Amino acid sequence: MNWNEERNLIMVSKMYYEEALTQNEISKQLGIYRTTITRMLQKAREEGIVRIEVVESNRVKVDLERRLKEKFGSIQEFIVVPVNAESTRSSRLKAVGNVAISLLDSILKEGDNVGLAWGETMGTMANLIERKRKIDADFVPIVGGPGKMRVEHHVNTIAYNFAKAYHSRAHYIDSAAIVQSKETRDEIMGSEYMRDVLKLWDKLTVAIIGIGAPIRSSNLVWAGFLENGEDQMLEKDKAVGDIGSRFYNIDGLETTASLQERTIAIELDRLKENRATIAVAESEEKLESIVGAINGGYISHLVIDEPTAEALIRREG
Amino acid sequence: MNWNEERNLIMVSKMYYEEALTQNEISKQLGIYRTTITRMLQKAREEGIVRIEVVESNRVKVDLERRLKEKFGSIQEFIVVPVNAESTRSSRLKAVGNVAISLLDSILKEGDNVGLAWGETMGTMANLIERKRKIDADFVPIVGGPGKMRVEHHVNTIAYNFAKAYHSRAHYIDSAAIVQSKETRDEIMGSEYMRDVLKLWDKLTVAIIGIGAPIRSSNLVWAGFLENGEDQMLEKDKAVGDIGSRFYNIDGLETTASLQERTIAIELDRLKENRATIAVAESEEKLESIVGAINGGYISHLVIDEPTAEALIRREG
DNA sequence: TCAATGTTTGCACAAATGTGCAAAAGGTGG
DNA sequence: CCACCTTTTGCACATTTGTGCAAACATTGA
Repeated sequence: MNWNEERNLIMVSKMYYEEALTQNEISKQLGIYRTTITRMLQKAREEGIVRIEVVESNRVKVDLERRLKEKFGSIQEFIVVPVNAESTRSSRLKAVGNVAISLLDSILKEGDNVGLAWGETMGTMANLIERKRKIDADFVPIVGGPGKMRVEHHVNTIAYNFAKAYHSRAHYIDSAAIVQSKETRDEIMGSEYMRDVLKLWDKLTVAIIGIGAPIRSSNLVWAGFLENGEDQMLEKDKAVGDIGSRFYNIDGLETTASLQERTIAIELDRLKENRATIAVAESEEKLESIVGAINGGYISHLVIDEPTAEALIRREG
Repeated sequence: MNWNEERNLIMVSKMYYEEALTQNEISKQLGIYRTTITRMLQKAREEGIVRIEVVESNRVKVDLERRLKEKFGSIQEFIVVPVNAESTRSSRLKAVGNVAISLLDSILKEGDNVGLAWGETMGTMANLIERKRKIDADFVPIVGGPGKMRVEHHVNTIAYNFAKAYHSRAHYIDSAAIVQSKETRDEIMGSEYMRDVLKLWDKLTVAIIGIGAPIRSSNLVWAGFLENGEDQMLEKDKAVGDIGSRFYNIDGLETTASLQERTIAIELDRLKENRATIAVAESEEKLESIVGAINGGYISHLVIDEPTAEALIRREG
């Protein structure tokens, strides 16, 4: 490219991109055929005379998201939340939670039935959610309460907070997540007071869930629920996590039959029918849990923090 | 703009500008109406998510050129040559000269008759010009030789060098620029050996000239030509420069009748008929000379160095 | 809760841009 | 100097992009 050509390319580029003249106007002003202007602009872009840059804001990590989407095709949308390295666990939870709330907000439609789980992440979100537009929707737990476990909010409170934000209806569940026996479960599931909830489970359109940490017998979180040796059983069955108290292995298959039959929670497969099932997770420790949930195909949207996203990318398979 | 919208704008912008998908393809892939994509891209540009920059290379100063063109509407094209501050006079001359050669090259057409002046700038160019494409053209001096003045090349040598570069014809002038008397001049102009040159002057299509420094009586360059008191006369007539030994004032009007009638050179007004008359100048000292030449309307293309260009912009009027 | 007001979407149409091809111009080497 | 090859130009046409308007939707305040 000689001196004179470069000059012309710069001039034409300025007229087109900075002064927003059309190629036709430029063509007339400079007495150059219009298609030549088209070609000059192409060349100017190739030569780097015109530089077009899409600014990846520090609030958004589109590139990572697209790589994740390529790796895990079953997920409709990944949302990676940037967090700064020195942030505390709680500030990360809040960051991820706020984004998940935004996402839910953009997905929610008139008439939706929204299923909610409980746990640390869901509790945080219930705290964060604020007044939203009024909408005609139903919020319902998809799993029984935490029983003796100490969590910030009962799943009914979570449903209440979400419903309140949208000036809509909350529904409550009057049962623990895991009960003593298959018989008790069957009885509760058949009871009058569960009918409303079950009906909503049937018509569920959206769900939002946290992803629990992997199960280890050293991890006593579930101790209150588990009976003689069930914690070892979970470990033996290679359970990697749970969604609404339903445990699954790395392939996403529900596991540990003795627990299954005592659990009061929506069927995992039912989540696949939803228009959207949003999962939220915020730490690398949950990597295996997350992968299991993805492999099960239960979730459509996954909101995670940046380091976890990078760990997911690095992970084999 | 909320979090989710920013995300979408970034994603769409990347698809459009980095992956070169059409708005239609993006629309289908994301399930967003196409016109919405158009509007998103507009917004992304406004918001600075997409940044488009035209790189002003350090070889080209288009902005300055456009401002000059606005200020001096009679000039078809300004060419500003960047020079670095510590460069020597000679290196600046070369820089400007090379660009002027490029410009001439892009202007020259088959069958052109090219008029040449002499002087320091023209001499430098004659030294710099190298083998070019073959062209059917005639190169001819538009002014007599420098007489006793010490210059690097006689105008005939300049014509020779230009013609040689283009594998074309040079024509020579057998006269000094300023002769003793009106009578001598008339005789020479009527002579057989000038006929060829005069015929070419008549058919001239392009000329290339240097612009001389302003005239001052302290400046003895012209001493060899000037007779009793003519130097004071020039000063009294407010001559600011010359083109091919024809002196003009700041308004571009030819001046000092006693010199005019002894000068063997093309008429200044004749230059206006050319398809292009390229003037080359390289120092701020020549500012007034340059302005006079512009005001006279004699030149269509002006090649100058950057500091001189800036001085021209700053100059009043 | 409802009316009023501002924003966004979908659409038909208008304008702008891009492309393949043939012809012309430019450049190269014997 | 000429014949060959490469690059550039002009053009018709296809594709892509932009816009005004009306309808739908969301938001606000009483």
